[in-house]
Amino acid sequence: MSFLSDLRWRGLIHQTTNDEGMEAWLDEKPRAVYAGFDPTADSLHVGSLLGLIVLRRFQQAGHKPIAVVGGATGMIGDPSGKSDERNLLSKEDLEKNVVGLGEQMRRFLDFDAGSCSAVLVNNFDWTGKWSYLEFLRDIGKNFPVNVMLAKDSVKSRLGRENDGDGKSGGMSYTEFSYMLLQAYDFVHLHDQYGCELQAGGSDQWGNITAGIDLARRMGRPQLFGLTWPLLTKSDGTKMGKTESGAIWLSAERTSPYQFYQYWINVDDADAGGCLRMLTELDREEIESLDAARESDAGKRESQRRLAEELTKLVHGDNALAIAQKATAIFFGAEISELNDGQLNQIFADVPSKELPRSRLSDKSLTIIDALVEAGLAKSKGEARRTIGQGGAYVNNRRVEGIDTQLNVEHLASETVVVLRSGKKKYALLRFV
RNA sequence: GGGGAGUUACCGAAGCGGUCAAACGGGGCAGACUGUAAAUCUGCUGGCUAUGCCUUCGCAGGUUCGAAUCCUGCACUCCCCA
Repeated sequence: MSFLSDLRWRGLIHQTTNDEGMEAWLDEKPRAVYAGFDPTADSLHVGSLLGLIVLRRFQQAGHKPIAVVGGATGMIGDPSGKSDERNLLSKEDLEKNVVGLGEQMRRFLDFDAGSCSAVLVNNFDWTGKWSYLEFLRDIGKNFPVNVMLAKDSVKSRLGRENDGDGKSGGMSYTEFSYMLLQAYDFVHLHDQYGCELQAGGSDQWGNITAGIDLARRMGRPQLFGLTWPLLTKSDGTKMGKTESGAIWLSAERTSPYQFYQYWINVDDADAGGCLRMLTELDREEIESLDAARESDAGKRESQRRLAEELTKLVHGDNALAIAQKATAIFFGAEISELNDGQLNQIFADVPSKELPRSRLSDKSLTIIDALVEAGLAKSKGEARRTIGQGGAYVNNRRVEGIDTQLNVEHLASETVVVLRSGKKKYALLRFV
């Protein structure tokens, strides 16, 4: 199967500027492809995962990926798909964010692969040099306003009335100019790196075609564009969002365990699409997972593979192993043969309390006291009740006797005892 | 300004002299079940050095062997009349 038809099969192609010719065009020789990333935060999130994955696939197919971080365009704000005027980021924040994004991209793209090495550029580097007059004369001249007004991203905003708070509604001249900047990026990347293809989410179509038009007007050869569909769930909401916020790619913002759990919990109806679009599993394996989902949905083999593949890709083998171990533990596996470091990673989000180590040896610490100390019970009475009902666990082993004393035997690692009340309320006691 | 009703545990709401740590419902917690935890069902739901003791029914006093329950004063809330 050719590279492009594999992308099609995976559902990664929404629109292209040349449906008939693109396949042959890509097969003809290595091409440079670019996709842009918004530096609105110092980390990428699941929403931008797709862009990285598409670039990665292009690189694997022998093409040269160019990741553009929008240091300049981020200062303006892309109006595509937004209902309100954006808040502008300060230049310092943007610079910090650009650095952060670059770090993350190294996991996806190979920056040391000879002629198809990935390139990371910041469009501020070339856009920042323009003077306003030069820009108007050399670039703006090529943009007919009537064409700009016809773009969906503009049209939908112009229809909005100002709702009275003086901020939203309509669109500022600044945002209106956004597409000129992104369009020029394409021209610049063509001149600098021979980039001939721009890829983006389906909301980028207008910006991509604006770039192609600009290149033609400025006497460059025919350029190409391709979009992928936006990642949405079967219920129509965005993928990668939870009630508590976005799922990020940085371990500091979303722990590998939380990341893994997000994918484990993907709806059956969305699992197949995610496997195709986001993982590098081959067609045969994906189809057998489809079949398994039909016949034995309860095993959730698809979700497991999805979570595995993505956690490995984003956070690495080691983090995946810890996320899996954490999953087993959080769902009841007995805790043993772990050290302090591993336990700390697994229980990173769990409250803990330090107690003097002597309390383990002098028989002063009953399980009742321990539950209260750890904050798992508000009073001794509540602790007694929990134990009596069989809801108290030490290292995930159910506590049988109400008068159990904690001692060194109960340590799960060098210094930690893991307490649990009920199904999923954990707390750690550290004996130091 | 006058008249009436109320204030109970996390919330709502019974109780109107002893058997009241206080019915019932919600919530919460735990157990069983389950596909990661939904639904359902069951139990628990003031504290403690615990077959007992202590604190809690708006606040402060009083009556009584005994008060969430009766009396007095105070505070707050709601309703009606002006």
